[in-house]
Amino acid sequence: MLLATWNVNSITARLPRLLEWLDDTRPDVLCLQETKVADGAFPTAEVGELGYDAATHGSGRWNGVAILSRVGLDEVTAGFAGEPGFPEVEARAVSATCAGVRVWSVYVPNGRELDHPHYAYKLAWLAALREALGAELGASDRLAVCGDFNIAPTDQDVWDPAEFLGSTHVSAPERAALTELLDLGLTDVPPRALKGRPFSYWDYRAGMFHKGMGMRIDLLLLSRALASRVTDAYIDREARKGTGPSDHAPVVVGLATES
DNA sequence: ATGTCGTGGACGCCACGA
Repeated sequence: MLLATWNVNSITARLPRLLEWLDDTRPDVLCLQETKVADGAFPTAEVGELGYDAATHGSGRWNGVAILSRVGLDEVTAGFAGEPGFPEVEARAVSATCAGVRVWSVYVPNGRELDHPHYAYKLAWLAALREALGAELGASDRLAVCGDFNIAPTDQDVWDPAEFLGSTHVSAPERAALTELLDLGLTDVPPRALKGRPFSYWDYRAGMFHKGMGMRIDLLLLSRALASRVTDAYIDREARKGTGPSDHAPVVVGLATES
């Protein structure tokens, strides 16, 4: 099974690049974040022509997540029990069962600044996610939590740790929240970089991509039963190049067929 | 690094979020 995650920064703006990438890569399952589209306006027909079903959870201008699958899409759930809001609950999580794997697509709140209410929201959201995932792991040992976590797990996951002192994405509480997710029995699969360092996000501004100034904040967290099946993992930086890219690149993981 | 995108209001720029 080929499983991938990609923050597309508007599926409407990214549709040509998305369809091209799907056709080239043919993942079995693709988790999307920042679709920025209401469910009724999701390009269901366009992805359907390539053989994908879509589970969508979006409300319009901000956020929005989805799961595309060509191996089945069952037991779709939008959001999760106890999910905090800001102040209203936002479209940041959707889950589905695809070929026996419980797949979550998550878009963790950004946090903005360490002293901003959005940062407290981010930590509360991660704590609630942990509770929900604990329940999921009680029900299935094949769990994949994929998405934009807006956390760089270690200092190796940012282009220059000194530049991030006092910033979100690298703070000890955020990293502790991620560690608590991993302590449930999930593995942050380390991806290969096709060139340079394995970053998944580069700001649009100031030529950051071409200067290699990125971050690894898009993660696939796999339960032990899935992590033991990983055959390859890579970040497709080609998708960050060219005309009209997202500021994120897709992260792709290959899983061996169960023996 | 604050240099660019994307969205939508009521525009032909601005505010906001990232």
